[in-house]
Amino acid sequence: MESAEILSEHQLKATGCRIGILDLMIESGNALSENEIREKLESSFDRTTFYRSFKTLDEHGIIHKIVVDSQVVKYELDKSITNRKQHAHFYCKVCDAVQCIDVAEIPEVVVPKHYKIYEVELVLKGKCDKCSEMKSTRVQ
Amino acid sequence: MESAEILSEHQLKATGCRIGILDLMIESGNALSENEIREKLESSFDRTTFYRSFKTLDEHGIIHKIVVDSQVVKYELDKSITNRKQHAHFYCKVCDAVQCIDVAEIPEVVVPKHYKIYEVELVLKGKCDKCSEMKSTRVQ
DNA sequence: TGCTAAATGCAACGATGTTGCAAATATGAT
DNA sequence: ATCATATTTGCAACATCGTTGCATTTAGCA
Repeated sequence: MESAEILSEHQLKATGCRIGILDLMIESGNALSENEIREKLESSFDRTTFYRSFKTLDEHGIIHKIVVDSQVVKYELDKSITNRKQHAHFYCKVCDAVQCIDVAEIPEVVVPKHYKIYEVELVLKGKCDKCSEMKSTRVQ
Repeated sequence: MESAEILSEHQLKATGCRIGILDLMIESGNALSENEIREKLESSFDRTTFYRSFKTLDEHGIIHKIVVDSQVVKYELDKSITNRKQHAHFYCKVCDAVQCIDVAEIPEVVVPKHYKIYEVELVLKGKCDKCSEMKSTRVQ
């Protein structure tokens, strides 16, 4: 699906920043940080604009915010666009990359009465294959 | 178990800040943010000192950092001290509180070869019972 | 009591994220 | 194609989180 199409389906204006973000995400297939997106995008936008775009896209369920650490936040496309199943996120503490990991099932969590769950996030933190090879690298 | 005892077991100096953090955590039984801890503690310490204490305690496995959002970070005592089982964390988007929720099981996640997992964090985001009562409150 | 390694306070800094307001722009109606 | 307008953007300023370097203080041991 094309970026402009996704936006119009949600009655959102097809602005340069939104198109750029979505194009990049579709192309990359990975969760990306604001920083990574800003660096890779040819056209430049103010940081404020990026954050507002993320918020809008998130509110419409087009993208999701993945918080792996207080200073490590990534965004990824919704499953409906990528055709992925429910999955966990693996965060490599060495190279900072976030990867989607298929899981048999995200457990059904029973919360006390009157509690409402809007999001369930399963984050795995460790060392990816490439960084595991480099024996010397220490993880906090 | 007493704070000083916990620290000495790990060969850590019993400093005012560390004692204060642990005492407060043991007493409260809840995950607390740096801000909450600083406000509740009678003696005052520099923010740097808190962050350095958290880091040290975390590295020794005495406490754990729970990141629910980029600007919402809490710390909680290790299970070995609280005698709790493995659990998920419920984050109320309205009142910002973090609660431990028992889960049947955190799923065994199969990661690709050579990947190493150090931490598994299951975070549920929603509205707690008290905040659910207040119908008017909107969640982003 | 005194030594010393470790912990603290302070100042400065970097990154993430937000808000208010004026200028620019996407889009639907003409 | 042009216009009107609600929306989006850029800029400046700000808040919070978290880190680093360095001088001072302190916990714990001899």
